[in-house]
Amino acid sequence: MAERPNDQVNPEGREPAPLTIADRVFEQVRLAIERGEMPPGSKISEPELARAYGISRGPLREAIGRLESCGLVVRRANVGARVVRLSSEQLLEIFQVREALEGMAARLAATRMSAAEVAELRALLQQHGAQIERDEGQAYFQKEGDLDFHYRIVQGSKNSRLIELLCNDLYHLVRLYRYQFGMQSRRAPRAYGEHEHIVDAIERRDGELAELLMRHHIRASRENVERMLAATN
Amino acid sequence: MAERPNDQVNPEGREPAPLTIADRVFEQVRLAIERGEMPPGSKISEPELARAYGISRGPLREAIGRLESCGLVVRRANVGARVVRLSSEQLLEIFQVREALEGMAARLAATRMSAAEVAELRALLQQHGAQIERDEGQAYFQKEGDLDFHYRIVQGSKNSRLIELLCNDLYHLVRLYRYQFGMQSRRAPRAYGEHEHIVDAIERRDGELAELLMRHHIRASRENVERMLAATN
DNA sequence: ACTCGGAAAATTGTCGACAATATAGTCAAG
DNA sequence: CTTGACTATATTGTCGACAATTTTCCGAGT
Repeated sequence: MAERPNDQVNPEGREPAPLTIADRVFEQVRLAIERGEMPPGSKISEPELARAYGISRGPLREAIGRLESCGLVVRRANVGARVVRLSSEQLLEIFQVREALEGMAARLAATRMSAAEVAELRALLQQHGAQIERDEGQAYFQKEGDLDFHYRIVQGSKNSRLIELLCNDLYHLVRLYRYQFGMQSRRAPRAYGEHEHIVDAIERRDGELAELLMRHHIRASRENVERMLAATN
Repeated sequence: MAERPNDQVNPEGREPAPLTIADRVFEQVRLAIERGEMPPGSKISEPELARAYGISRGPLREAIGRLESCGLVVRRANVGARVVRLSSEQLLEIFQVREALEGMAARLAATRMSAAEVAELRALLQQHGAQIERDEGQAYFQKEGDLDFHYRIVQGSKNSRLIELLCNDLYHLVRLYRYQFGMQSRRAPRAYGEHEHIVDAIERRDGELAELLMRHHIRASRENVERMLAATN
């Protein structure tokens, strides 16, 4: 037994964190939920899903548990799990939490992002601007782009707990609601302008202003959603 | 089989949520960790703990999974779980998240707490004040009282997601750090004064001010911790 | 026809055993 | 004595089966 061909040590010092079955199926089910393939309120049958993915119920239950802690799934003992159905109140609650957390993220990002990161952020923003001009009305992809923008700023905060809370939990819910409520807003151009101001503040290293602008931005987005909810209901 | 004596339907419409084994052992292990009985960094052996609680590894693994999503435990695949050991950076990160979230909570509480709730909050505060005067220097219990105070305000926000994030996740970590770093501060009287101002603002229904004061309060607490960390290291 | 009660089916919670991986220990080579 | 590879042990991940609970279905009674 001389060489071991498949034993490559990856160049980075960090191990790739060996993927367990639960990890894989967690990601798969999460994507299925966010894409709307498992509609909100639908029941999650353990035996059925286990057969579908060709695994046992053990790892599946662990995956469901993690989905629950993300807020994508609600579970009751001895009854089962269902894909979360966000009430309008819960949706507005999420916006309030986002306002607080992302405001702080913007404040921190203003002092902690490197010049290179700020440059990348601005490049991303310009790309979005071009996309808006092209797409004009149906700024559908811009919505995912919007989350990209927020994602970068959160990363720029360099606060791991903040990053985890927003990117691993809340943003999943935000994506889900976009499928559940399926709203494309006419707000894209205005949001784009707000994004520009936020990057300006970050570039000037003005954390106070960056937080203020980010909070206004998210509040405006919330009020927009509020209006659309009031219109349909 | 006429009557069913043990089948009392509880007066409230809500079922008591039947407790599963995983629920129970989750609470037990959580308490053990927060009390320092399982010191930070110590390994969590599944077979050992399972024997200790007289249960199988199945529910235990679910409990550990939930502890992980609380941040009380860190887990690596194929290696196992350990009680989290908070670095000073992580501790300061938690304070930043608290500043953002509890600031928002105070803002909301100012407009959403009932008059009765505000009165209760003030009563609790007076009780703390009396306790401080009695205990004088070693305001140890005041620390738990401090968390009680914050707890109430968070509840007063009536934002279920905010409540869950703070009361079910972050506060557990805060309690843990108090055991890990075991600091009793001389800051109690000053903190008490800040609490008073916060209640005043809430009573006046001034959400803007309540948020500002709460954020200053938490930032002061963070800076205090920062100094003590710098002193010991 | 509707409601209430009870049996049957299905689903979730729990358990013990096996497989895969990581850690500890041992021995030989330098 | 240290270093390295190999073996042995222990731990984690996964599986299938059983127990407990819930839901469904069906029939009797009013």
